[in-house]
Amino acid sequence: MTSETAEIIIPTTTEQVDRRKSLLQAAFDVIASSGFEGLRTRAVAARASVNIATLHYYFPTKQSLIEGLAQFLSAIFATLHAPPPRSTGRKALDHLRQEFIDAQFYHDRYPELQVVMEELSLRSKRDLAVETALQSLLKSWRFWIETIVREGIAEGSFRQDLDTEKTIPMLMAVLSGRSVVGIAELDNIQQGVESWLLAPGVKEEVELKLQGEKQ
Amino acid sequence: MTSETAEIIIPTTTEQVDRRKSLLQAAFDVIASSGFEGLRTRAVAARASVNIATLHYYFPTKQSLIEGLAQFLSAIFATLHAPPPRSTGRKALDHLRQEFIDAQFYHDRYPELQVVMEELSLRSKRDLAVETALQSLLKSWRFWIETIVREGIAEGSFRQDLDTEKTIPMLMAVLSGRSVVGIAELDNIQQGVESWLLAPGVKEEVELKLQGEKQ
Amino acid sequence: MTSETAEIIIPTTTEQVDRRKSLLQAAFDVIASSGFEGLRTRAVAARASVNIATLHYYFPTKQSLIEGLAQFLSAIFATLHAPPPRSTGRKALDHLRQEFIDAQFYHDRYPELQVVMEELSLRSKRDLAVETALQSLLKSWRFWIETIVREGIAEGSFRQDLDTEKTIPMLMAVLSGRSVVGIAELDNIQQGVESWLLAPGVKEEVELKLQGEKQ
Amino acid sequence: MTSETAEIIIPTTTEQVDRRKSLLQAAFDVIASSGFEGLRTRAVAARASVNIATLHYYFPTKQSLIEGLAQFLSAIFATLHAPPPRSTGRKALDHLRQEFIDAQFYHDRYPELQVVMEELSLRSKRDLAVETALQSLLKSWRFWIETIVREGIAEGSFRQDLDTEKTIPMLMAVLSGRSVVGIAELDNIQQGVESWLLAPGVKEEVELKLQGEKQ
DNA sequence: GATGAATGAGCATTCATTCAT
DNA sequence: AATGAATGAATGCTCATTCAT
Repeated sequence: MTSETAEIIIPTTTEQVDRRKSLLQAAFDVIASSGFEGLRTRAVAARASVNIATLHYYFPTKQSLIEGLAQFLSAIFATLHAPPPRSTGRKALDHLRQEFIDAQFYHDRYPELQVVMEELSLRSKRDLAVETALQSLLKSWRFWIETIVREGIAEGSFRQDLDTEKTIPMLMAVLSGRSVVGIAELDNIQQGVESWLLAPGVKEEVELKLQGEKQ
Repeated sequence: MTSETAEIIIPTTTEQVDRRKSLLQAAFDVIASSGFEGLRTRAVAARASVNIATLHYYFPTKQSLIEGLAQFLSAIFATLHAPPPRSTGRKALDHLRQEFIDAQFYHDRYPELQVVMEELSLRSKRDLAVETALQSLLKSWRFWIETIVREGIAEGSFRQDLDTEKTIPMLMAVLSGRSVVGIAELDNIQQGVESWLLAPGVKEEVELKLQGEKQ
Repeated sequence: MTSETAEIIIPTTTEQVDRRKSLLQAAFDVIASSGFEGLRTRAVAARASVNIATLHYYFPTKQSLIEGLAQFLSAIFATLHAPPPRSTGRKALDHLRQEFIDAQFYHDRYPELQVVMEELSLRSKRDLAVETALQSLLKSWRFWIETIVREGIAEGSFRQDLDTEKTIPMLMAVLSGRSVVGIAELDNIQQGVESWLLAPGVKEEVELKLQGEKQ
Repeated sequence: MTSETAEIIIPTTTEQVDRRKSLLQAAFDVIASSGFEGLRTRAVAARASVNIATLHYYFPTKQSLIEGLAQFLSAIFATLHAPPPRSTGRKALDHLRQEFIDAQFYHDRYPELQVVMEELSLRSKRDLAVETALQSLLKSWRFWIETIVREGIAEGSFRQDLDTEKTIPMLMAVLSGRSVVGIAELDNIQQGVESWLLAPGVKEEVELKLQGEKQ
C-alpha cells in the first residue's frame, strides 16, 4: 500500500499534511545520520515527537514510510534550486551553470540531501517502489540536460561538433559522480566541463560581459 | 545470487577452504543482494556453510567483519583488472582506456562489486575504519589518474592546454558517477571524454593503427 | 516453586495484575530457585506469563530488573513482620523477641526471602545500585537494634553493665549469621542471647508472668 | 563425574597437580571478582594461561570444576590458620580467640576467601556435591566449637552455668554472620562474646597476665 | 487522531563443550 | 598433554507491528 493511495482516499487537512511531512522530515534526518541500516521507526517517531503508534497511523508500514520519503525527496529535488546566477547572456550556459550551482547549493545548505539520495538510490536496486520514484526524477533530469545541450549547440554556445547522445551521459556522470571526488573539487570540475563544451571564443566573451556588469 | 561468480574473485590456491576469506566472500554476497541494512551475521554464516559461532570465531563482531570486507575489497580493486586492450601505441591513452575497460569488466563479470563498493562508500561516512580503508584506495586511484594525465600531455596524446588539476577530478567524477547513468552509456561516456582530452589528430591516427593491425 | 506463597508477599489490591510487581515477583522466584547465576530474563517473563519483550518494556535491562528487585525486597523487609508475641511487660524484651520471631516467621512462611537476600547481599559487592538499596535497609536495622539495646538498659530489662557499642554488632551478627548454622537452632540462639543480655531476675519474672496469663 | 574420581584413576604427577591447582586458583579468583554468575570457563582458562580445551582435560565439565573448588576450599579452611596469639594461660580461651584471629587473618590476608565461601554456601543449596563438601567442613567446625565450649567450662574459664547446646550455635552464628555487619566490628563482637562467656574474674586475670608478659 | 501496552520474530553475541591433531 | 577450530543452544535485547482505549 503506497502512501500516495492513502492521500487520495483520505481528505487531508492541513494538520494531517503537516504531521505527515514532519514524519518524513524525521525519517530523512535519521537516514542522513544513521543510514538505512540505522533507520528505526521508533527513532523517527521520537524525532517527530509522536508516539510510535501515531507514526503507524500515517505510515502503516516502514516500507510505506520509505516510499513516502522517496516521493518527498523527488518533489524537493524538482522544486528546490539555488538562486540563479547572473546571466551570461547565453541561456544554455546559464542553465548549465545552474546545475553546478544547485549542486553547490545542496551541499552548502542541505548537506544531507545527497547522502540520503544515494541511500535511496542504492535501495532502489532492491525496492521497486523506490526505483519508480527515483526513475521518474532521473528521467526528468535527463530530459533537462538534453534540452540544455541541444539549446547550447543551437544558440552557438557549445561546440558545433558536439555529439548530443555522448555528451548527455557524460554530463550526468560528472554531476552525479562528484560525491566520490569531494565537493571541494566542484569548481574544478565545472571549469573542466566548460573548457570541453564551450565553442571557441565563448568563454572569453562571457567573462568580459560579467566583468563589465560588475563595474 | 552469484556465489559462482564470487568464487572466481577469491582464487583459493590450496584445497582447504580458507574460512576467513569464504566468510568475507559470503558477507560480500549478502550485502550485494540485500544491502547493509539486510546484512545479518546468520545469513553470512549460512552462506559460508558454517555455524554462526564459527563466524564469530574469525570475526568477533559484525563491525570487524565489515572492516575485514572493506580491506578485502580494497585489495581486490587494487589487483583485479581486465585483460589489457590492444595497444594504441600511446601509453597514456592505453592507460586511460584501461580505466574504462576495467569499469566495463567489473560490470560484466562482477556486477555486485560496484554496488557493494557504493554501500561501503556510504557507510564510510559514519564508520572511521571503513573510511580509512577506502580512503587509501581512493588516494592510490587519484595518483594513478594524475599519472595518466601528466603522461598524456607529455607524450603529446592529450591536448597541450589541458589543466591537470581540473582534469583529474573530472575524470574521477565521470568514472565513479557512471553508475547513476547506467553502464550502458559507458561507451558514450568514454568517447565523450576522449573527444575532449585528445590532441588534434590523435584519434584518427589511433584508429588507423588499430584497423591496420586487425588485418 | 512457590508462586503461591509469593503472591501473598505482594497483596494486589485491585483486580488487574500489576505487571511491574508480578515481574519482580517472578524474578524473585527465579533467583530463589536458581540463584543469580540462573537468572534468565526469559525465565522471569515466562513465570510472569508475559512475552520477553514485555519484560523489557518495564525493565529495559536485566540490571534494572535486579535493581528493582533490590528496592522491592528492601520495602518488603521494612514492612513485613510476624504477628507480635504476647507482651512480656517489658518493651525492649518484646522488641528483641520480635526480631527472632520475625526471623522464624520469614523462614516458615517465606523461606526464599533469606536466600534471595543473601544473593543480593553478595551481588551488592560488585553492584553499586544494589549496595545502595541494601545499605539503607541495613542502616535502618542497625538503628532499630540500637534503640532496643538502649531501651533495654534504660528500663532495667538488660544488664546495666552492657556496652551498647559492642552489643549491637554482636546481635546483628547473630541474627544475620544464623543461616549458616541452620534455622533449627534459632531457638537455642535466642535463649543463648537472652541469657547473656538479661538482667538478673528478669528471665524468671517474665516466665512467671507469661505462665500466669496462660491460665 | 567428580574430579576426585579422576584423580584416583589417573596417577597424578606433580605437574598435573600443579596445573589442577592453578586452575582451581584461577576459578577462585574469577568467582571472587565476578561471583558465580560471572564464572566463565574461558575466563578461568585465560587466568591460568591455558587453552580452554586444556581446562576441560582436567575438569571435563564446569560442574566438576566447581566441585573441585569446593573441596579445595574446604582443605584450605581446615589447614590455614593465623599464627596463634600469646597464650592466656587458658587453653579454651586461647582456642576461642584463635577463632576470631583466624577470621581477622582471613579478612586481612585472603579477603576473597569469605566471599567465595559465601558464594559456595549459597550454591550448596542447589548443588548436592558442593553441599557435601561444605557440610563436612561445617561438621568439623561445629565439633571444634563444641570442644572449646566444653573445655572452657571444664577448666573454669567459661561461666559454669553455660548451656553447651545453646552456646555452640550462638558462637557459630556470630562467627559466620559477622560479614553482614562488617569486619571492622570484629573486635567489638569478640569482646561482646567474651563478656558473655567468661567466668567472673577471668577477664581481669588474663589481662594482668598478658600485660605482665609484655614487660 | 493519538497513545500506552503488548508481542512474535529476530539479532548479535556468548558459552560450555567437543574433536581432530 | 595440549590446542585451534568448531558448534548447538542459549542469552540479553531490539524491532516493526498491533490493538484496546
